[in-house]
Amino acid sequence: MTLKKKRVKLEDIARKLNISIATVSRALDENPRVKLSTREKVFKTAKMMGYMPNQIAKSLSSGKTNLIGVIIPRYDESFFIEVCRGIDRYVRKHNYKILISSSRNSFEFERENLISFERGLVDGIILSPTHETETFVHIKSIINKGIPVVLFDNIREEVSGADHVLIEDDKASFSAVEFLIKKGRKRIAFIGGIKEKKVFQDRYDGYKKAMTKHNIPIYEELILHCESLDRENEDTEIQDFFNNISAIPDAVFTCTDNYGLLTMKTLLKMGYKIPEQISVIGFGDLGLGEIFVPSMTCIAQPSFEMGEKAAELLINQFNEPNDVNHRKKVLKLKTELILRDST
Amino acid sequence: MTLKKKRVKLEDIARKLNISIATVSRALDENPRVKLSTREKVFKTAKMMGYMPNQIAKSLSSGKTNLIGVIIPRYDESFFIEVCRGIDRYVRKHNYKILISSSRNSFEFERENLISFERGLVDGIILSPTHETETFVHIKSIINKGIPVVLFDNIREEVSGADHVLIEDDKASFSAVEFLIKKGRKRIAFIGGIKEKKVFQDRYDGYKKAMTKHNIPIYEELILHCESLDRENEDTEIQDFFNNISAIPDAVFTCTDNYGLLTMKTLLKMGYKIPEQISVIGFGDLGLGEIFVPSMTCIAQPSFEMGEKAAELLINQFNEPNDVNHRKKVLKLKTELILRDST
DNA sequence: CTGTTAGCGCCTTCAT
DNA sequence: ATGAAGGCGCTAACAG
Repeated sequence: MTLKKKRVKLEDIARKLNISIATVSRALDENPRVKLSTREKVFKTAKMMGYMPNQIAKSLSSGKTNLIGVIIPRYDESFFIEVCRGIDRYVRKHNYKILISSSRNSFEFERENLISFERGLVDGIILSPTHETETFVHIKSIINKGIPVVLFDNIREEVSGADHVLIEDDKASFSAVEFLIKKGRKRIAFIGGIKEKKVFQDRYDGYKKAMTKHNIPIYEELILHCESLDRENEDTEIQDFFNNISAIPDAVFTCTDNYGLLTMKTLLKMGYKIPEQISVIGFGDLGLGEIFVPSMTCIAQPSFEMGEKAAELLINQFNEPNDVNHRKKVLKLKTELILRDST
Repeated sequence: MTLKKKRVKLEDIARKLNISIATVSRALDENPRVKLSTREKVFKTAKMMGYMPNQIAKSLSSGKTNLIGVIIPRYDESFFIEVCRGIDRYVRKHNYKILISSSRNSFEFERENLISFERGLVDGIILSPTHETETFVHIKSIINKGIPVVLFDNIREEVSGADHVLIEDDKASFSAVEFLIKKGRKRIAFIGGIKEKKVFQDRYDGYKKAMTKHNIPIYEELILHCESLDRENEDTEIQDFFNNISAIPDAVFTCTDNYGLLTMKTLLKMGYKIPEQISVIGFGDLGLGEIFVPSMTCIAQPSFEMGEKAAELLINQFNEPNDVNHRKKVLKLKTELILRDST
């Protein structure tokens, strides 16, 4: 009963039916060149015997695995999960599955993951570079092997040699900060992430441009570049920041939803009123901002769509005859300022 | 330059070195039966030629893919992502990767995913059944094919035929509700999820037991079983619930962090003070509860650990000589009530 | 319409 | 210490 049954294969069906393996294979493929009656017999027998095709054998033979590798900096950031959902949704329609790996914000791990995908397990790769990633050679090496690659988010110049999809971080933050200014705020703080990360640099640039355009001085004291790579330390960093500030700002522009929420929490605990005394804006709009009281004004980033688009670019590469004529494609997605109670 | 180079394989190395494929294979395996000098030559040449082993060929030949399939009801629930992180962390040490699929809360999709894993792509499967899953046959069928399976969370009797890991939902909620009672609360509301889901049934049982034990009447009006399977509708359902209640409760026990947060948001907006007038408890403790103001008291569920343990059970099955002697193993993990400002 | 044959790239006896 | 050969399960080109 609990006998370890051997998997049934094409050969077994062929033998039972006294026909060749090739015919069985073709029949199961619904190849019209096989007589209908034979096809039916084969289907029936296959079902009866509990036949399941061997994906690995198929892949080896066909040269396709129908797997797509996805490398993200971390699992525990809703943004990346949303992107993965988008990718998954899109590629599933084309009969692909995704294999997700985390680079844990480390360039070394990113390289390792890439290499492990180089072993023929995946037909293509979608990657979001870490803040440490300053070179394109590891990616280029993959592309040279004929494996399609698409990048998303956090693409710095040096890494921009492949198809990629992103948002215009500088413009998004510019308009958010300008919105604060037009609301009459002047002492606007900026909270970003690690300086090395391109998206944070761009968001900082947008902040500076908006301030400069409106002739508002930028005070070092009001700038925080969080260095933490995990939740708990972010919290501490932000609390310390506000505790050490000489005069509280009248608005805070933050570069992630989490920074925004932690900022609101800290300020509320310090006794300030939001938005009466201080406005706060987050970045991402991944659900939490809406629940918080007061709900948080956010720059909404189309994460799910970013995944879908990245997947689309990849699938398109699959269908291109050869890479020689491949022109790099860059997709810039729209962001939107969602107004809520925190401003 | 952008020539589509063919992948280099063992044969290429063998030819270049004028030795056999077998020797190359063994050399790269660091097989001591190969002369050291040969081994070195092979390594050098392999590196020089940019050799990368073909994972698929390896898998076909060895019968192992080193892939583990994971099926979760949804991607956008931190709990499942945390479990996946735990699984990933554990299996990575044993040189496995995970392939995550979502059943989107549908039994049909769960079955489909299972079947697609049955095609030899994965060496084992970790699955969290949907609320719709009332049968074990689809899982049993996988097990019968010799593919190890481990389940986690939401295991009802009918589905409990495989190794699994869970928490004692009833006890956890019992103690949380009893805690509220001991704090002097009497009019305690319950907010759970779809009735069909075992974990919610158990959490409801715990609530009822605690109330009964302390002779507190249970009012239907104070009970809500949310039916929504996505965020937005949950919000509406909970708002409606409180808007239609005749007399507001003095405490609310909720079955997920999200329900808890939405409850707090709704109550705060209605003008109630938390915890002065109403206490709120969440379930999960996945980070948001700590940020909210007031911070939320939660039952902490060891999600990450649940993943690690599930992975461990699976890897152990790999190492067992045969399944005939396999005794089903059940792991019950500890929960903890984390006290914060909402109670 | 069906069968034969030759791979896909690697591993693994069995020889030598 | 190395080579030759068969096999993993399936696909596809070529015959008939």
